[in-house]
Amino acid sequence: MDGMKLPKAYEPEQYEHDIYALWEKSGVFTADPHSRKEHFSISMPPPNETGTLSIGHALFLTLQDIMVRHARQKGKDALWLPGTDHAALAVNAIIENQLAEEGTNKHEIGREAFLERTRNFVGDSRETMLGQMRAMGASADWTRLRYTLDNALNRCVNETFVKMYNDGLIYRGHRIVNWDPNLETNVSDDEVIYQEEQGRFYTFKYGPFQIGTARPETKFGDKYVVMHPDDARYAQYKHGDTFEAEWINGPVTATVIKDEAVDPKFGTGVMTITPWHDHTDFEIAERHGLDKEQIIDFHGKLLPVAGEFAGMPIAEARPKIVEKLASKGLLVKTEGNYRHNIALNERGKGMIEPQIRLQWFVDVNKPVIDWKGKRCSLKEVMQSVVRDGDIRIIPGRFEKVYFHWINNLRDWCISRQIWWGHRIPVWYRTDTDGKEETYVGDQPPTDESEGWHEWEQDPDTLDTWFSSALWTWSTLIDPGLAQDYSLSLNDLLEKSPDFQAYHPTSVMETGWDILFFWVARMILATTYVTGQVPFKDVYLHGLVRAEDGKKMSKSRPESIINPLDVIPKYGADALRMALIMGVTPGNDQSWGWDKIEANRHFCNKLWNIARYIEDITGDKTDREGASPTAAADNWILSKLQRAQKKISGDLDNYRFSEAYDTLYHFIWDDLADWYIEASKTEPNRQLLAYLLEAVLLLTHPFAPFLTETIWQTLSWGNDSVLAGRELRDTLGSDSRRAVEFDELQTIIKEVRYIIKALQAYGVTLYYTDAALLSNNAEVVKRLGRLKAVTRVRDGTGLYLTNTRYSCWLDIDSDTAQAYAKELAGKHSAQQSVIDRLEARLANEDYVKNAPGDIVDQTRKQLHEAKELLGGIEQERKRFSGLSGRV
RNA sequence: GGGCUCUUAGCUCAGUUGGCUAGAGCGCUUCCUUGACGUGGAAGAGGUCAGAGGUUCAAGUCCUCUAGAGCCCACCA
Repeated sequence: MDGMKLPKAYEPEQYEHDIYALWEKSGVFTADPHSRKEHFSISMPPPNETGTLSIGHALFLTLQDIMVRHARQKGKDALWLPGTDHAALAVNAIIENQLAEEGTNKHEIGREAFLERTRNFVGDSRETMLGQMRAMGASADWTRLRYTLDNALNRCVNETFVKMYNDGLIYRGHRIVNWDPNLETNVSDDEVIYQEEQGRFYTFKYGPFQIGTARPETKFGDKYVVMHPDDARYAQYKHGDTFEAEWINGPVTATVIKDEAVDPKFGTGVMTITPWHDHTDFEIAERHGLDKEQIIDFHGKLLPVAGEFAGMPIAEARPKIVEKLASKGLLVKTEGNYRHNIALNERGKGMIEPQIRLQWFVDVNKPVIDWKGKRCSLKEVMQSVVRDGDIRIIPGRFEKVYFHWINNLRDWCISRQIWWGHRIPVWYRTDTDGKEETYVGDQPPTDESEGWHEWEQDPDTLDTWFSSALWTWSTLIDPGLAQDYSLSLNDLLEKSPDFQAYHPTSVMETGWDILFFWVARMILATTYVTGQVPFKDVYLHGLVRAEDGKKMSKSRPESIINPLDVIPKYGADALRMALIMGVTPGNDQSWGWDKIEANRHFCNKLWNIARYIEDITGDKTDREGASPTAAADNWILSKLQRAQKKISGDLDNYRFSEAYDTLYHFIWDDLADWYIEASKTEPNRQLLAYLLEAVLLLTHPFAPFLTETIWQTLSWGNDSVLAGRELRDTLGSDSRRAVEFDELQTIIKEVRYIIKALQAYGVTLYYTDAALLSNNAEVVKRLGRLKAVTRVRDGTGLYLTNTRYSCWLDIDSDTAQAYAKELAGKHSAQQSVIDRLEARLANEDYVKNAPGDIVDQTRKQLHEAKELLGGIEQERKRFSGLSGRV
């Protein structure tokens, strides 16, 4: 063992950093759009620059890295384009929190200072996160690192906005939006989450009606009562009737409205509406052309319409309003246990107050896109590409979820009132008479006309998903070309080599939780701008939950696993494999420390296999000259061939867990426990070296650091990196010789079993003339832990019943008697196998309907079972007849 | 209200188009210093695949229903 290069224990922390640096230096991660190889590409979902990476990021980095490394091994030119996201709202919420803690706010420090501070924050985050990606072994092409606020990407955002505006797909309008008074911005429908709350439900007298509400504070301006047109209780009231009613701040004139949106079974079947602060009410008002009045201001306080309550925050005003209505005799009843949902902003958890505001929207229903020769709306294109199979979603059940979301999709509100993000490329100016002019363009307008004030850019920014939606192609635009404003967006696409080579990307790998936010919107924007789908396959992984199966959450800091805490102790490879082991697409997994432990052991196992082979082969590294001689040699090669084919096929089909499982058992069971042990009798040194190389390659996508460390330490690669090597076809083997080893395994297993059961150690195995046994006597002796394996003319002792070869263990009859019971059990088990097989073959329908090869297989099984039963019976007879010697 | 997923060994989970005696990791029992690995090796124990019905020569796998767990979407004043 002296002079070995591989030290006794694998300590990942000692190697990982240097190995990563070596890869980067080697340039194997850098893609070449001009390569004649088949291209393969993945856009890395850009993590939000909000601090550090989570275990969920570790999962996606692992999955994508496996795909990319596997693609390289199969001889493809693979691009994995990394990047980060400015995460407008999420980052904005963090900075505003910081400011609040410092006792200030964004208005006090101003827009520029706010942006400067934000840039510093995300800059720090980015450095941390890129370091974490490297620590996971991510083989990304760092020469192409992108950021959603890069100039080139910003240009793509603006160009897309302008194109959509010119096509009439982007419009500005007064619509009801989800307003967050805390962050002072609106958010899209998808960013609203609902939380169940116990509240009170009040019923008030309103003229001749009774109306129910959980929100009395919105009721000041109510002047419409709405009921279902078919509600017989209110048949005497006609649509448009008016009446006088005493209300919070005095008498009002109310109008009767009949609308089918009202559920007659809920409450009294009558409601008043507040169109300014409720989505459903807004729609009713729109249908009937009713007035809308703002009751609550954008900071969550009541407006002058509330009279004496004006200026009060909602929570304070509510009980006082109820009190006042009660004192006027208008409160009919109060129900205490009313369960209803309150709307919150997913970011920052601020209460959402619907408001009508002038905002920018993407029209998803306007049919202005030429798609496959038809005029389609954005919605229709989104449906068509998945329905027609241009895009495949894995697992397939998410296609249903996707369609359901699109069916319910409303126009997408893309403007935000926060400062961090892509500013809306729209400018306004007014003339001295107050006439307004709008300019929409990628670059600010330069003309100045007399009588007009200066152009002012829209203060709002775009929803962060608007820029993310362009990610697969905006990142492939050549940054140099993007500075040339004489080129159109189409020119940029056509002239950018990366776009031409790598788009559509091969696969989008991301979590199911952002199927709507991101995946759907990439499809929307990319098909529209480029005429291509953004990716061919979508692979959706599940969430990594805490050990107790619940979500990891900041409110339970102990539940959060930080990859950087795991890696130094266990190695990135163990973490990677733990994250894919036993995990299926779209299903969540729970974090388990024992999985990580198991995989550290696995890494150690492979390390020791390498050490052993290094020890045996010494400097002999002539792997090219390897060829099989022993039965075991042929057997392990056929196993390797099968494993390689299975793993490769499984990876091609996104079956990561199965690929891993095959690899694990090939290495541990077949290679280490059987082949290496068997080879110790007479090592085939070149073949051992060959096998190590093959196994390092096969394992590399899963455990890149470990395999590269072994490769480099042994310096087998003449300065090449394992990460740059391609898979090769497995060395050929003789299948008949391979099967011989299967038979030897059967014999050895039975020997082990009997020895263990009878506690009879150091016995001799007898066999009659059989080349298989005589050629492999040493192997059987070693693996069966026998004293000797000896050829005899006629054997005595305990006869082996699992093999058709005639073998006996030299065990004295007293000891052997203990095995008689075992033999009886074996006999009945074998008999029931035979019964079952015979019954199956006796079934005419089976023989008639089942495929021929299945039936043949059954016949063969029956034949073999009968042969073995014969051996058992013979042996039992001997047992019953014997008294002294066997 | 609509939809999805899960229920398989003590625990955590695989099981691709239906086809040998249903698997893995961890845990458990017994034995073993065998030329790399005790982070190891060998031999085991442990499951009526949630329940009921159906389709089929054949069902953990397909269909229907039931029970339990989780999730998504919509949202009623």
